[in-house]
Amino acid sequence: MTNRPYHHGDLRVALLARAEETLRERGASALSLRELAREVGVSPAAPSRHFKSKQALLDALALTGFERLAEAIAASQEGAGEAFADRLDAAARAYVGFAVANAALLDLMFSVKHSPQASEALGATAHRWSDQLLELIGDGQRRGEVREGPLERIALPVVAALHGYAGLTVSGVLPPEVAEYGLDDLIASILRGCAPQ
Amino acid sequence: MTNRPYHHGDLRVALLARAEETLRERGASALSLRELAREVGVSPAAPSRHFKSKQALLDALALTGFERLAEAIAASQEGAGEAFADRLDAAARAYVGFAVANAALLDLMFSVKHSPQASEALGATAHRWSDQLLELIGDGQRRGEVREGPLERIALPVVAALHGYAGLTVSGVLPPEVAEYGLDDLIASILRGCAPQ
DNA sequence: ACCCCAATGTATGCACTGATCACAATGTAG
DNA sequence: CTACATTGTGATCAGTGCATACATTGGGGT
Repeated sequence: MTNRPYHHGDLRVALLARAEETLRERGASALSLRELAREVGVSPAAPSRHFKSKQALLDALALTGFERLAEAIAASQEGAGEAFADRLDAAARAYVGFAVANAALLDLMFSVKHSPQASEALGATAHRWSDQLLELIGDGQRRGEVREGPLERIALPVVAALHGYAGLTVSGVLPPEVAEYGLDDLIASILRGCAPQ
Repeated sequence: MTNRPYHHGDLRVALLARAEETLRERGASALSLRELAREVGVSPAAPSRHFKSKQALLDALALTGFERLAEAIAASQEGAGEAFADRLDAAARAYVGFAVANAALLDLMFSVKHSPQASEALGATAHRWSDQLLELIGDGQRRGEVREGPLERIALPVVAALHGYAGLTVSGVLPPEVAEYGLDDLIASILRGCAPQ
């Protein structure tokens, strides 16, 4: 029938790639395993070999999201200056940039639903992300540009502010034009919030 | 057959009530119009008279969520002191309290998907909520306890921080025990962020 | 007081989905 | 080269959202 080989080669990554495309174009609710299989050119039951359930597919998607987010933030620190303000600025823009560029994916990443086992691997990767922020702030402390105190307690308001701003823009509460200068204000506010007393 | 009257009386509110219960107990993804109809004791097609689509039901749910959130925040201001710090503290606890008590609903309220027309009424109600925060901050300015400047630009970082913190706790990123003292730190940070220079 | 009609609920059917099963094709380790 | 684990197939099942045609109800206009 089909001249396609019986074995796809790397169905898993193909599914993930296509899924992310659909996710970006038509949102998470429009994601269907069967349609995915169709688009990749494979039988309806084939995806189940790689993702035992639809939720598993979504979890995997979220995980790649966290990985790429971590990469984006790490990359942002490359060209940034040494001052805490500069590095925070770069990280914040990387985070919000990722958020608006991957709105539906971000929704998935921080969705309430997590299979108990998936949340293990997922939580680990999520931590890797927050650790970047922690390190950033720790550096700021050592440079004397961030108030003293337990790292987590200083960091929490920072990531809350970033996360919230990203969420607001993504969910469309913030008009697009506000999202621009709004970020400047946010960063300034965060800096004041964790400046040495 | 059934001794139930042909007309339910107020199917719409019954559906919304049951839907919210299911939402709270089993999450948004477990919401099914048919099951809802079954539970309320009505034919599968009946709900369509009140909600032309499932998304419409979700929108209505989100809208009631915003209304109740606004009420909760308004109520929080009743017993609060006059100082800006007190009122912000009360509002923040009301917001986060609502968030953890209605996790799935909050997810819905700020979900990316909005039918173009629903987002009108929904956006209006959402604005009513943010207006409360704006007013709160405006009062603070008049009392000289909040830095001067355009209201929106002062307020944005504040709601971002609150919204982000709520989102983090709801999505389980924050361990429950952290969520307690974390809020204190957050409020303190916000206060520093918008204190007069 | 009546009747008509808009509102509301019902019955049925369609296309689709996610999940599971037995089975077929494939490549690889021994 | 053969046993076997991996991966893809095909069919089936329960369940879903939605649309359409029909039934029941109650209130407003005459």
